[in-house]
Amino acid sequence: MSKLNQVSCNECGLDNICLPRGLSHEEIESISQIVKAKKTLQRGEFIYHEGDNFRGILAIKSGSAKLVGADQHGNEHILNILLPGELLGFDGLSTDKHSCAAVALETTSFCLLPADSMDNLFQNIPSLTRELFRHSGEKMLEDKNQLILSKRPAEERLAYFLISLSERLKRRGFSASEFKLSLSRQEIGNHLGLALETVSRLLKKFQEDEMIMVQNRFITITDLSALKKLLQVHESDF
Amino acid sequence: MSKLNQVSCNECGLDNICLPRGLSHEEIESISQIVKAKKTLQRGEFIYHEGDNFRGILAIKSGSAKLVGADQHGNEHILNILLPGELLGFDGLSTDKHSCAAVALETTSFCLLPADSMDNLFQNIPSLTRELFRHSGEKMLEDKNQLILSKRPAEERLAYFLISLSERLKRRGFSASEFKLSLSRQEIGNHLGLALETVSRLLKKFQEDEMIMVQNRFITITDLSALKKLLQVHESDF
DNA sequence: CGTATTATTGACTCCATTCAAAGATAGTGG
DNA sequence: CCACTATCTTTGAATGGAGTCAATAATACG
Repeated sequence: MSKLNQVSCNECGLDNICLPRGLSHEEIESISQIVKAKKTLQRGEFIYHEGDNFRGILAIKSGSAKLVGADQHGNEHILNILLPGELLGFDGLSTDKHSCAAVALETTSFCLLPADSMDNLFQNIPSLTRELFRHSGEKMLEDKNQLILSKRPAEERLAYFLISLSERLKRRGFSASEFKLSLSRQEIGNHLGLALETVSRLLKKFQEDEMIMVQNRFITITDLSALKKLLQVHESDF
Repeated sequence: MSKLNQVSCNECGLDNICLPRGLSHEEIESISQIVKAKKTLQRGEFIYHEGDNFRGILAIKSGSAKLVGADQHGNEHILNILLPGELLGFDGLSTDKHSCAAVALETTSFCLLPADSMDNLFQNIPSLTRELFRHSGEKMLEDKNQLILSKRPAEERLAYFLISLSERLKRRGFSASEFKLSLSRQEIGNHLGLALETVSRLLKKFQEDEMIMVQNRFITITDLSALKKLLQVHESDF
């Protein structure tokens, strides 16, 4: 636990989004002693691989990452996109082995709450435990939404993806209306369960309908409410 | 905390599946003091509604239940099926309000680990905290698998559903090869993102291919390995 | 500047849905 | 015990949304 790779959570701009959200100053002090900064990774580098031993919960400090799981056929599925202040590593909680891989989507730095310190923290900072459960509850909510979304038509899936990305970026102090996708059409399609051609066609359609402007991987949302309407119109099934 | 509605976890046959899994005798004693038995519900009755305040983590003691979430259109989606020994209520962890409903699929009884005792337990029984995280990690794994599955063709989804049900029942001491679905075709379809007609057709097809026998809601798996092959054959996409 | 990767666009195909109608099952009361 | 109704299930035929295949265009990269 050298001084060198420590970070101070109270000096981090993400303190109100990330792990220490909701903790007192003293509590943040305590976890600052334990949270380690990890080195920065480049696009394509692995934060952890599937099968790696669980080493703790990680937090994205800057950049972004994707969680990638493999199915029985060996196909890869992008399960989640992670933005600054978001936690990852929960997939290692149940078996102590990671069940999916985490890969940097761009130059990305992150912090680590080591697994071996967790029992200790549980006893000393119950509010941290609550916070961790809250984060894991949030992950489950996201999964729930994705699951519901996976039954909806392509248009809605892509619209939801853009809206949710926009909102999450906004909460982190980035522009909600203009952003660069760190994913290829292929990757977006994979994540949403669509063919890359479908993603391309829909982005064009959204642009023709004047809801967004697309220039390569740069997206400008020009009519957010129209985009949101796509999620609310239509009646149907069950 | 009256004596009347307490249950003893060490006398429960589910001790090695449910919450106390992995705890010492003394620890199980401690949580037995706190876990409450709740009254039995009939098919269709709600364990909790969407929007209800989070009251704690629940465990199915006998029977089964479904988690039901609503989307923006007001359509309902069956997110999960819960069998004896499985925990539910995690959807209330992040916001203290349940984000989906839990409904009994048959006559069902369950236990409650009250929310207001949790901070206390975190400090006194760190291994329980770990166990809870482990359970919540398992939930996330299941969600992950469902998410991956949602991108696969209808046949695979239904095959996986039957296999996973069979395996889970087996672990709980029920027959792995013969069971009664507590869900209608409609509900199975809803859960898997398929039309009820598709479910009906596929069950027939599986029967014609001599992998299962269907009689109404009674299923007999006659060739498990053939069923499993459906999940492994085919190459393709990403 | 040339090569590799990524994105667009069109034509065709197919899996699963929808619509529709008939058949089976379970539950209820006479 | 049987008739009656409501619900659930099966089956067929037609439609359509998204995938696949294929070829071209644009962009990034060394």
